[in-house]
Order: sequence, then structure tokens, then C-alpha cells
Amino acid sequence: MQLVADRSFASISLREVARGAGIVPTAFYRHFASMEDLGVTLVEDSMRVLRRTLRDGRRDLAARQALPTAQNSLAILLRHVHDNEAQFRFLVREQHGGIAEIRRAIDTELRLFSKELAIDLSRLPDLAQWQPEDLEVAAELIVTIMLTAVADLLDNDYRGPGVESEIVERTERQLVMVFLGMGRWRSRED
Amino acid sequence: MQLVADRSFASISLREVARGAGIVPTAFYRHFASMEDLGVTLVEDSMRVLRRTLRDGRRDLAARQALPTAQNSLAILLRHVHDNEAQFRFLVREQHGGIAEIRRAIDTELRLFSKELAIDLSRLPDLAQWQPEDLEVAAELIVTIMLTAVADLLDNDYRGPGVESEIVERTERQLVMVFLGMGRWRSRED
DNA sequence: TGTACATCAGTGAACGCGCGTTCACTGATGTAC
DNA sequence: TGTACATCAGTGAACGCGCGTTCACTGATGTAC
Repeated sequence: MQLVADRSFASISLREVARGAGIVPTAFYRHFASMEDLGVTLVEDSMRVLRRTLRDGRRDLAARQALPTAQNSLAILLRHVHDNEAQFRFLVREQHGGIAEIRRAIDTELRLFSKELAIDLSRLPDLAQWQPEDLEVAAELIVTIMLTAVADLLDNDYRGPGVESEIVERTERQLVMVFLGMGRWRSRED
Repeated sequence: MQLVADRSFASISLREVARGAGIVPTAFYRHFASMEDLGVTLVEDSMRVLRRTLRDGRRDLAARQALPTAQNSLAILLRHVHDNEAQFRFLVREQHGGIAEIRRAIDTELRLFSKELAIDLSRLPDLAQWQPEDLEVAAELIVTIMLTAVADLLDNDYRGPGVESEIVERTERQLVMVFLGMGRWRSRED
């Protein structure tokens, strides 16, 4: 994770990993069949962290208004990003990175998460009559906005600390716009 | 571009580039000081294409309703993605890729584009009284949605051709939600 | 409690290979007078 | 029109290096009887 925080996974070598782990290169094969194998394991481990994070963020979404909960979720997400910076750097970088197997693993996990969020959204009184497809489209949009905030935060942290509050504020406004739109979308359905 | 379409820029070698160009490795230095130098040049060239693309997509935005134009822009964008697939793969991959200089170049260009879009939005009658900051936040959200559509399309084209229309439909719904939200946001201002 | 064997993480030498970069060079094209 | 020189893209040999992977090995820990 330390190695992969700053550079693309495709550019790190088996020998670097072994060196970092304090073992001889050949001993690597006792643990993983190949670097690709290691990469997929890294995705799975990081995703476990990410999904726990986001589930925490949505824990009390049900039976409340969507908007204040969304702001709360964003704050929780960004706190977890700080606590698990390397994992998030890895995920953001490899989401569209050079290794197909890893991209697919990340994509699968993100899809699962959107579906979970869609289920949570369906429990909101205002959205109770929505079509499942629309709920998922909306959930994917929210995930996209949140992920963009995470990526922006990580890419820009060489600048001052004011950057974070700027990103948070922008993201909150975007979430508000989306929730307002969802409100009117619903009214179009009936 | 051919080399960089499938793999991360950080993982391709100077000798591969020379081989692809049909010259001897040493002759590379006649053209670029380093691989990083080449990478930045590639970003600039690709971005020229991207900005032309998107400017085309917004050409007749002014004086029309935002929504039909947005759908039209999306269609134009995706057509250009097909025509310049390698460039877009490169940009999507390296936007959060392993080389800081390249990330920064892409980020700068995307920011510029959001500002251009914000100016176009300000010309819409419905948005005439918006604060500049809100216009930019909205423009960035639209850019995020469009870029996500491009990335999804490129990452998923190993699947059937039905994937594209699925992505287009989802993206259009998301844009509708955002524009509906923008409409209500505006009404909050006055 | 003692003996025999299996499992398993790690070792270290060795291999052939592609890498970035140096250097002195060639030969075609452009420019000055 | 001819001569002299500069520029410039490309050449090819050579270097030292880190790479992934092979192989036979060691020695500690666990398991069976």
C-alpha cells in the first residue's frame, strides 16, 4: 500500500514489494502467484474498508430527509479518506488504471455499492414510489459525485488546507442540486 | 498513443516508444528531453482535441433551453470519443494516474473547460441571475457526469453494443435530474 | 513423552533480458557569401 | 552557380542495472502414532 500510494500499480516491481516486506524476491511466490494476483487482493482489502466506510455513512439515512444525511455522509466519508489515504489513492488511481483485472474488480464493487445505496434511497418517504431503475440512476450519480470529491481531495492536497473546505462546499452544493432535481423528478412521475 | 491506449503511461518504456516510431532509442532524445516531457506533450495534444470536441458540443447552447442542448452535446461528445478513442483512454487513465506533472496538466485543462461551460450557462435566460460561483459548481457537475460517461463507455466496451445506449440513457437521466435541480436552485435565489 | 515425517516461509545463487543513457559517428538538408 | 559550413535526425556499440523466474536448499513449526 505504501508503494502503491504514489505510483501506478503497473509500475511497481515484484522485487520492490519483496524489499518492502523485508523478504527475498523468491519468497513473494509463497504468498501470491503473480503481481496481478496481489493487485486483486489489494482491491478486495481496500474495498472492504471502503464499503464499511460508506455503510457507516448511510447507517441512519432511513426515515430521515435525504439532504442533511447526505452532508453527514460526505463528512464521514472524507474523515475515513484521511484515515485510509493510501487505500483511497490506490482505488482512485486504479479505477481506470492499466490492469484490466483490477479495473473490473473495482467496478464490480462500486456497482454493488450503488445498489445498496439505491435500496436505502427507496426507504425514503419522498422516493417510495420511484421506479427501481431511476433509484439506481440517482444512486450512481451520488456515488459519482462523492468519488469525484475524494479524487479531487487526494489530487490537490499539496495545496493549502483551505482546499478541503472548498471541495466540501462545492460537493455539498452539487448534492443539493441533485436532491432538488430528484424532488422535481418524482413530481413528474405522478 | 497506440502504446498508451491500453497501458498506463508510467509503464511504457522509452525503447518501446522508439521501436514504435521506427527509430533507434537514442534518437528519442532528438525530440523529447525525457518520457515525462513526452507525456505532457501528449496531454496537450489530446486536450486540444478534447476542447475542440466539447466546444463543438456547446456551439449552439446559447439562447436555447439547457436540456435538449445537453443531450445533443452528449451525443456529439460520444461520437468524438469513438473517433479519438486512444486519446480519451489516455486522458481518463492519466487523470488520476501515476505521474504528477501529467495529472496537473489534465486538471488544469478540465478546469479551463468548466469555466468556459460556466460562461455559456450564464447566457441562458433561466440562469441569468445566478452567482458566478454557483454557475461554476453546476458546470463542474455537468463535466463530471460527462467524463464519467466517457470513462464508463471506454472501460466497458468489451461488452455488447447495448452497453452504449444504456450508458447514454443513464447519463441523460442524470443530466435531467441536475437541470431540474438547477431550476429549483434558481428559484431559491430570488 | 518421544520419534518420524509433512508443511511451509524464507534463502541465495544464477539465468537471460530489456532498460536508460553515454558517446563518437554519419549523411542529408538548409544557409551564407 | 559553386563552395564552405551549420544544423539536425538518426546510427550503433557499449555500460551498468534492476528485473522476473528457476532451482535446490534450510530450518522452524505442526501433526500422527
